[in-house]
Order: sequence, then structure tokens, then C-alpha cells
Amino acid sequence: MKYYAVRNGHKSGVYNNWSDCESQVKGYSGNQYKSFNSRAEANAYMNSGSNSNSSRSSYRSSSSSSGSGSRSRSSYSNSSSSSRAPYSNSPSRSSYGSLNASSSSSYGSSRSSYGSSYSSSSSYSSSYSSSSSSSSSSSSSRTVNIYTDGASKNNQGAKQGKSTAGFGVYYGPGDSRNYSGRVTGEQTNNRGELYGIHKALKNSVEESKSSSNTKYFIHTDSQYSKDAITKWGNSWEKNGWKTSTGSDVINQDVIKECRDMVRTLKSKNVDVEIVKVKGHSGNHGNDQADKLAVEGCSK
Amino acid sequence: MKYYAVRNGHKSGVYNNWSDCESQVKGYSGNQYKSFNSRAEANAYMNSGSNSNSSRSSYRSSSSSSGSGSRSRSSYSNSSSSSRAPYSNSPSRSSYGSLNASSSSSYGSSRSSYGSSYSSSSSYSSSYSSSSSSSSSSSSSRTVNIYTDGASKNNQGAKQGKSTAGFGVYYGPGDSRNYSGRVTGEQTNNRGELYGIHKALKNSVEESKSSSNTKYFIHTDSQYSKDAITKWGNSWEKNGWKTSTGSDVINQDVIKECRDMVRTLKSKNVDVEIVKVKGHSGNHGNDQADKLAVEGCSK
RNA sequence: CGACACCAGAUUGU
DNA sequence: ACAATCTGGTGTCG
Repeated sequence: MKYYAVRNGHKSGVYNNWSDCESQVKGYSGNQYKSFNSRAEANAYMNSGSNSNSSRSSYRSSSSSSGSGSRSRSSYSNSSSSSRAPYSNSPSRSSYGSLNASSSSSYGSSRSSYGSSYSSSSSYSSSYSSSSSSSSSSSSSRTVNIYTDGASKNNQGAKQGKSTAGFGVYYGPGDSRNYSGRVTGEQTNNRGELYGIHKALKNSVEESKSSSNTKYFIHTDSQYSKDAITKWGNSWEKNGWKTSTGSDVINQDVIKECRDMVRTLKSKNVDVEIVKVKGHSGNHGNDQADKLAVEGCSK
Repeated sequence: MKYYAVRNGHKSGVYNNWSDCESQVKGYSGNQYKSFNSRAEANAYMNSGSNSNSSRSSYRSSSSSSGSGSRSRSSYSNSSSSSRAPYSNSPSRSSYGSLNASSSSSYGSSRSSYGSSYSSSSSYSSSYSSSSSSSSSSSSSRTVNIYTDGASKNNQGAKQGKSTAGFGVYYGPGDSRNYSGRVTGEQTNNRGELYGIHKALKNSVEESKSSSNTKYFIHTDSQYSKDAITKWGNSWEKNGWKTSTGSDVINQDVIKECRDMVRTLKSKNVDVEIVKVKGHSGNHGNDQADKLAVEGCSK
């Protein structure tokens, strides 16, 4: 399933087929639209506006809902570029681990968890155009999308200690928070992925000291990292960080710190969500983070 | 490392540096010489003489030995060329898959593959070469060089079934065995490469019914095809044709038939060797095979 | 066994 | 510069 986000058109919103999307952008001068593999990605695009997502707020976040609800937010805005055609391919998923004890776990998520949404046929309605922001009574709810990635050079020779690992964190074009770093300790791809998320969380904790009402989406293509932090970590905390086969959990130093930071943010009422995205699928943010990660290998 | 084949000079042979070569051709009217990336290529040039490589034989291979063993024994001998240049280590491997049970394999792989070839010094002097032929007391040992190549048009749209693949087999100018064909089944570049080798093997099996004491060199630029037939195939036969990641081996139909034909030839004491050559490097045989392969895409 | 990454090599194309 | 066809291997977990 593809998602077409129309940021600037006759009627902005996210559509699930090309023809609906086309009718909204065709003949609309200065239109802005793009296709994505996941709803979260499409939402991120809607939220990002034309400039990066730092100071200017202007847009609004869309709290989510699950399956059938409606939603969406337009908030468009200005500026140049345009275009975009559909491309890309497959699915991806997300979900959300509990992590936070309080959640009754049973099905805790409630978080957007789109992803599984497209079960079979129809599922959810095409479009939903703009509905207004509504929901949140408070004023400016801010959304920040952070893309992280890990890389390793010569990973083949990891066993012989011949590899180097780096990580990248990307917020947007020219954003001063974009970062490229070298991993310390074991030089593995997975450690690189974790370091990226770690850095993103660290930044978020810092930022949340001076601002609030922000929701952070941390995008990673590493299922391993996401599960380690939000799912497996829950069991590991209870069993003394032992793997299912009895061995010690690797990279637990980084994983623990990530979990701590997530807790810190939650305690301040700052939302964080780790979103799984498909790697190398023409995703701009992921691509940029990848470049930064590769650079990090040589530091 | 480069190899300089002097086909016509003060003293013909294959040299491993330019100065030695230059001294043999400088001032020699009507000289013929050329540089190559591999010994096998240089030998092929020597063999091809001015006309193609069908009837006239001549030439001998210099068997050598590997690492530390005895060494040297240049059995050369006869015929025109004569002489021999000292060369030292060899690049481009040309290992030889076991495939045939008899070979003791001990020296499989040999990572060298050029690229890294110019690594250090020493180590092994390739050779391969005739092996069997030597033993035979008989007279005329014949060598046939066959160039194969695969091509695909619109390979980008392979997934959408928009590509076509062809293959070419080249023996020499005006040779009636030169062939251009269209691939059946999946239209991919790799399948094209395999088909070229398949056709060359098929021809060789047929020819070996009425002639003997021939050594066939099948030149391909596809590392994939060479490894599939002579290296990976050994493992695949044992593990039920599963890839290292657990999926089914693609193109196994063609690969199996190729391996069968190699066995058939070996059983008749006919030598076959698949030689990896660098693509698009001004290699005449490879270039011609390429043209035939491209033609094949449109059949 | 499954999943997601990270690399390495080769080729074919636009 | 890009993409597609192919392989081998490691990082990690359930």
C-alpha cells in the first residue's frame, strides 16, 4: 500500500491511491505532494512543512488513532519546489513496546501503529482530507522527526576487527543538529544503529528542558534496535539481561541508556516514538542519515 | 601485475614487465605484442596467432606448481614460439573449482582475484594449465579459446518483465561456431552470462565426440557465473541448492547442466577451464562476444 | 527456523 | 550519477 501526502493542493491530506491524490494536485500551481510506504512517513512529510522542523511551528501534530479513526492535518505552507510522483514499494510496520511499566501491556500500544492497518481489502477509507487539528486543547503541539542510521565499513571482517562503525542523525536540510559520529567499543552495524537513536534521544532530553509539548518521532531502519529498546528490553530488565539462549545481551550499555532516556522523556510528558522505516527505499530522511553514518565510519 | 605477450619479436613469450617486453619488440619489424591483466589472457593471445584458434595448435603450457613445492620445471618445448619468460607471481587466479571429485581441492578458492591481486609478492604462480595434457605422450595438444558474454536490455525493469536478455559465444573471426542467442526464462543479465557458458560447453561436448586432446578455455567476465559453476556449486550440491541466506539458488537449472557438462568432458579426459576476464577492457574476444550478446537480446 | 540491518565482490544497464 | 541481477559474510534478536 502506498500513501500519498498532499501538502499543497486543492485539498491537503493523505490519500491511499494515486488517482485520489492526482485529482488534488493536478492543475494546482505550486503543489507539493509525495508518496510513501507508510502512513507515519506520510504524516512526517505533512508535518515537516517546507523548511525543517526546528523553530517555526505553524503546523500541528496529528495525534493518532488506530484503525478506523480519521485524522490528518494539513498545515501547508509555502515555498518552492513541488512535484513528485509515486514510486517506492513495500510496507513496513511499527508498533510500540510498553517499556513504561505503567502501561497495562495487554495491548498497550494504542499508539498509531498503523502498519498493520492495511489488513486486507478496503480497510481504511481513502483519504480523509483535512479535518482540522482539533483534539489537543493546548496550543502548539510540536512534532519533530529525527532520522537515525548506522553504518559499518568492512563489516565482513568484523570478526577480525577490521571494521569501523559510524552513525548519523538527521533532522532536516541544514539543521544544526544533524550529526555524524564514530562508534566507540565494538565496531558493528547494530551498535551504529543504536548510537544513532541514542544521540537522538540525548538531544531530545536536552531540548525538552527548555520546551514542551513536543512529540519526537525517531525513525530507524533497524528492527533490532527498535525491538531491543522498546520490546526485548522489558524482559531483559526482569531477567538480568540474558538472551533467550542464556548469553549476555550485547550492546546492553547503549540499550540501557536509551531506555533510561525514554523514561526521562515520558516522565516529562514528552512523547517519543521509535518508528521503523524501510532502508534504502528512497526515503529522504533515511538516505541523509545514511550518508552521515557512512561519514562517521571514517572519523 | 600486467603481462606482456610477445607474439612476434626477437624472442616471443610472455613477460611480466614492460622493459623486458620492450627489448624483445624494439627494432623488430612486424612485431606483435600486447599487454593483459592476466596470464590466461596473455596465453590466449599467444595461442590465437594471427588467425583464429581452430586448427593450428602449437603452444604449450608451462605448468608450474604452487606455493613451495618443487618448482619450476619448465617443460616447455617445441614448436614455434619457444622461449619462455620468467614471470613471477600471478594475479588473477583461475583457480579451479573442484567440481571433479578427483581434484584434491586443497587449494580451492585462492582469494586473489585480481583487484587485490597485486597484493604482495611471491606466493603462487598460477599455472593450472594443462595438467593432463602433459601426461599424454601424444602429439598435438590443441587449445581452443571461447569467449562468452551475456547482455540485457532494459535491465532496470527486470522486475516488471520489461527486460530482454541475450548471450553470445565467440571463437574467432568468421568462425561458424560464433553464436548469438536469446535467453529463455527469466530475462536477466546473469542468466545471459550463464547461457553463454552453457552454449560453449555444449559445443565442446559435441566436438569432443570426434576429436580429443583438446583443452578448452572458456572466457567470461562474470565472476558470478564462474563461481556458481566451479565453486559455489560444490556446496550447493551438498546442501540442496540453498543460498547462504537460505533461499533457493537462482538459475540452478542452467548451473546444474553446466556442471554436468564439465563432468562429462573431464570424464573424457578433455580439459575445460573457465577463465575470468575483465569486462570492457579492450579484450577483443570479450568485445565480440558482447556484440553477439547484445544482438541476442532482440531475437 | 524467522526477521531486520550492515557490508564485500562481480556483472548488466539508464 | 542512478538502478537491477547475483553471490558470500557478519551483526543481533526471538
